[in-house]
Amino acid sequence: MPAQPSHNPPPASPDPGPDALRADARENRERILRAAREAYAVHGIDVPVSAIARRAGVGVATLYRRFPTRTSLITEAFTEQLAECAGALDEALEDPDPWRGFCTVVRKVCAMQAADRGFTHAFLARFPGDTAYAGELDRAEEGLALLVRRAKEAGALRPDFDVSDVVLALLANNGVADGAGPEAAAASRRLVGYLLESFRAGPATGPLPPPAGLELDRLGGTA
Amino acid sequence: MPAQPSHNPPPASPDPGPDALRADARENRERILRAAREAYAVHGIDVPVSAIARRAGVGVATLYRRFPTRTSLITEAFTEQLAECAGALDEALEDPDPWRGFCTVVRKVCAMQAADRGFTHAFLARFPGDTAYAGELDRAEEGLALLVRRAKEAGALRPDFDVSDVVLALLANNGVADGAGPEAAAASRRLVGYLLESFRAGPATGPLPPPAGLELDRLGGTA
DNA sequence: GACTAAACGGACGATGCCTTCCACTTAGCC
DNA sequence: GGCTAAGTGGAAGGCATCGTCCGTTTAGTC
Repeated sequence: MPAQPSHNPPPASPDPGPDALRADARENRERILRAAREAYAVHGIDVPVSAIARRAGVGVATLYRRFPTRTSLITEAFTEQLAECAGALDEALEDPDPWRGFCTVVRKVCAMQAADRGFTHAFLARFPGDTAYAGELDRAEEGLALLVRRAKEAGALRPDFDVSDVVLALLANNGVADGAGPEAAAASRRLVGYLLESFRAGPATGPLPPPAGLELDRLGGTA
Repeated sequence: MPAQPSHNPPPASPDPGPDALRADARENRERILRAAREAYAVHGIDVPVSAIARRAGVGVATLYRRFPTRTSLITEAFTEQLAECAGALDEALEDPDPWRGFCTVVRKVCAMQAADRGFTHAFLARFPGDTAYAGELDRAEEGLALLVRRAKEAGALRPDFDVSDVVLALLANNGVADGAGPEAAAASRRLVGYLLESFRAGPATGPLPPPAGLELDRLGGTA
């Protein structure tokens, strides 16, 4: 739906928004974002801007016209996944069984981290000045606190669990996702299995995900 | 003990060894290594070579005369800590209680990772071609397997534990050490507490280390 | 079909890093 | 004290990356 002619004032100069773009530009913008997501997922956020431009079939200038800085491209590329995380949390809050909700959200976010190396990095590298991102985080923190409180009250989450232990789990999972290479997914599942088991109040309830078969000499993630 | 005069042939041209150096060169070598360890511990292994040279009070050429490449400096700088890890494992193997030995070595290595950001990175970035390093790893893997087997036989380690779970724990701890900033030490202790608890066969035996108080918006480690 | 503003791409400058080179200095020995 | 080889520091080369500039192309409209 195009904006009605000359009724609403033109948007502020920075970021005309995807809708106001010419058709070809809009398409290119999408191509760039897709290329960025793919490249970041495989190689992490250290991929050069020029490589993404090449992958998208455009020149660097085109890329920089849409995304004035490298960081803006990164945040934009991961907005979708961040929203998915937030959605997972909302779902968890709606689950009548808070413990199940808790497990689900932890599993989901950790699986996303393990599947997409770039998301892991983007998620961890906070971007100062990105207010949308910061607001999202605040909301997430609130929701988490609520979920944790409920799970404790239900007697399923150990009483000495702290909200910050969720961050702890994410950081730990990040390390595994980053270092386990092709086994990242399996390794992450195994770790989350261990962690959820020790987060739970009372004895274990089910079997652990299978071991990832990591070896000491395959530790190198970035090497 | 200096080599006996002119009996054994001079060592191969690469690396004359610290002993054969002139006094001032030997001192500078030590200064460089010390500066490297300090810088790496605080900032990780991404510190530029020039910064280390400056910190050591020498020129870059001096540094490169001793350590022909950046990587050689890094491996050399962390040889000591690697040996410490190996020593911890040996001690653990001598402990009559294999579970206690297991816990000790995991705690020790994880604490080292948390205390020294550079060590973490160096430990994970395997260096192809460094045979000494590779041999060390092989030995470690053997020792670990033995320790794990004994701890299982003693009934203290859960039967479905896999040797690769040690690597899993190290990777996880690495993520925490890397991302938790100033709280790294506390966060690492907390994580290791959780993990050891879920590694143990049977119920928990003691209190958990205190929470690290991490917040979502302080996740950024490298940013 | 022609016009205009938006969009495009590749070349370019700037920066930061690893590594090498070379003219000068100094420790260790006679 | 003087000699020599080892040692030294800073400057320069080479490479990769971020971000910009400008002449050319193209979408959208009359």
